[in-house]
Amino acid sequence: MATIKDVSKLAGVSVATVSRYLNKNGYVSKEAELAIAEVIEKLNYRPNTIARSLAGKKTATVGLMVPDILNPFFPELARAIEDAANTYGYTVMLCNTDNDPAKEQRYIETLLHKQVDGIIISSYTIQPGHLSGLQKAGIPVVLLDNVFSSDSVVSLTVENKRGGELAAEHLLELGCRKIAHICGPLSITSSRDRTAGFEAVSAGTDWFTPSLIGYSDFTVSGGYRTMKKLLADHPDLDGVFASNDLMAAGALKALSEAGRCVPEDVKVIGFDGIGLEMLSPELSTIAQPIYELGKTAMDVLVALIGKETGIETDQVFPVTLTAKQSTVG
Amino acid sequence: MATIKDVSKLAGVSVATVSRYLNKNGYVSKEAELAIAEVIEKLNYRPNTIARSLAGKKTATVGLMVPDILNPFFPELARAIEDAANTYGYTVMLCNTDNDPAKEQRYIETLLHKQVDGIIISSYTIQPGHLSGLQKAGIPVVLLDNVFSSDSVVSLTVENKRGGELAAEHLLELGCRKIAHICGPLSITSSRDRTAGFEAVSAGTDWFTPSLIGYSDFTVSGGYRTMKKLLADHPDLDGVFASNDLMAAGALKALSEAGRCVPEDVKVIGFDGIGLEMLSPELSTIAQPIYELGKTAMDVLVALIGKETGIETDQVFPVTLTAKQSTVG
DNA sequence: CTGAAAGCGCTAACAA
DNA sequence: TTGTTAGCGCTTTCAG
Repeated sequence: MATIKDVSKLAGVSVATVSRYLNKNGYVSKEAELAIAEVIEKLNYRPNTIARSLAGKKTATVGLMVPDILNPFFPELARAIEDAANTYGYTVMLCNTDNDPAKEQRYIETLLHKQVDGIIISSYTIQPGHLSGLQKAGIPVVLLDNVFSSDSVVSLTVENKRGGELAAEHLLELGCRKIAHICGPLSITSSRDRTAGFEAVSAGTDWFTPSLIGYSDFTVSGGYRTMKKLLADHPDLDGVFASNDLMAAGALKALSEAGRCVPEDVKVIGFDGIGLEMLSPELSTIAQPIYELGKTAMDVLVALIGKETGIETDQVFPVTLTAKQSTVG
Repeated sequence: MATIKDVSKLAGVSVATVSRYLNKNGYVSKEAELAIAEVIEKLNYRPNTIARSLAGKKTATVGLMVPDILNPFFPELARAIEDAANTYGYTVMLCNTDNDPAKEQRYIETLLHKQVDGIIISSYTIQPGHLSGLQKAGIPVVLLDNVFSSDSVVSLTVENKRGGELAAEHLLELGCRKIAHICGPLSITSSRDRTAGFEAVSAGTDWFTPSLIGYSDFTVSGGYRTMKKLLADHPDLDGVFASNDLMAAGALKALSEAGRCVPEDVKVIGFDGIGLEMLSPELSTIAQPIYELGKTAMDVLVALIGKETGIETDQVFPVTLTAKQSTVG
């Protein structure tokens, strides 16, 4: 592989000039420019990114930490982030943390020593203290769905509570008079907020009773089991709001097995807006702008890396009701 | 951040000794060892991977190129690969190629200059010639689901044809007497093989006719549309084999909308074995050992990087019939 | 068993 | 506008 030295020699200039040409900073005469361009072409020269990183302290690489890429929410996010990274010339390192704090710490260490320029973290378990190493090293962080901002940490979230309200309102408007709720893990802030939104709307109604809320774990099978239980306790329920789409899908499955028609007998709505087009009936949901979240995360990270200032440290994105067959038939 | 020099100074030895200690090669006296260990601990020193890469030519990073992480097959693969990479101390760079040869080429260039130690490629479109840059640079490649091996390229595939046969046999054994087939893109080898397997079993039967084969594109909506068409042409079909699970899910949806009961009226089987637990009825499938494929890809890659010899360049993995509700109720 | 020193390929003062 | 040169932090001969 050709090096900058080879180029400089053949072009009859110094490596500094080539470097300046490469990085488009400093002065380079037209002639030198032409000569260098020609040699680069001939040698098919490409700068060695590693050497560049060592000298220049930038790797053009970012880390992406997600709980588990198997959860369909995260591929959508990853795709958006990777697309955006690509346009900026960045490469993405994928890390699955399983919400395991130890694993998270290990990955943070690894990314730190691989000198990534920034990190995007989506995690339910991460704590402010866990980021101290990054802070000290001055590595910017964008947090998704988790809020504890500081100067080099910005948080991106969605209107979870409002989403919960929207879901409840939607079902009420459609005539539901006994709505059950499948709630996600209480340890997750956004999950609690969604439930809070639901409660804010339904607590005032005459049909509401706490036993209409079933606790689950954000998985399909969890939603399925919880739906069975709710159905047993409240055979007359006519609406279900699940705090995420996977649990909603599980609920749909349980309802189908119980012989309930959706949406005729029971209307179902989820939360997230992941692509679950294989479901029949198709799932109504409170959609997050997932792609936009991912893209913005990358945009913000790049801005942070470039030491731009005036970046909002807390950005809250709107959610939108997407009515499909599971509520409106 | 502490450097190897800081450590050497405080431990009263040379950087070479520290390096030897770090890499566990060459001799280091017990005393030196102890002293170094202590200082490393005190300084919380971690070697700089970038510098290490520049000097040592190894980055402990591998590239993973997939068509689109949004397709649920690939997160499963990615997860397996990342898990395995993690145990080897490697980090994974994720690249979505969209089966776009130009994008593929660009990523190969990028990974080449980021000095990844190896690359795992899952692609329908890649051609032997596209790998010449990697070959020249001596970067090992593991190909998934695509065969054109050489010394530094190994291919991992599954028994696609056998899978097609298994699917057809399964439906026949269950009493189906008019089986339709939703075929994937003909440009994809593994897709053609699956169809070939189906044809090998069904061509000899009295009910078989070419119009029972519908051509589609490996997506849910594609499977949905093709199923509708097949249903229109052959209202009396009683079995469906789709060449992948996404199309099978689309078929399930079309059948449900057409009022056909699965598996009572029509039995459905897919191919891949991706986790589609949200479906009701649950989907029978010809399962690939996806996790094992991913793990093996990484194992083989590491072996290749370590210049191990005697690695089989073509490994074919078995598929297994997983009978669920969509065929056996 | 250990250390000095020469790089790895590139960037960034600084001097010219 | 250009070239010289000193690193970046680590590995690896090669001579003790």
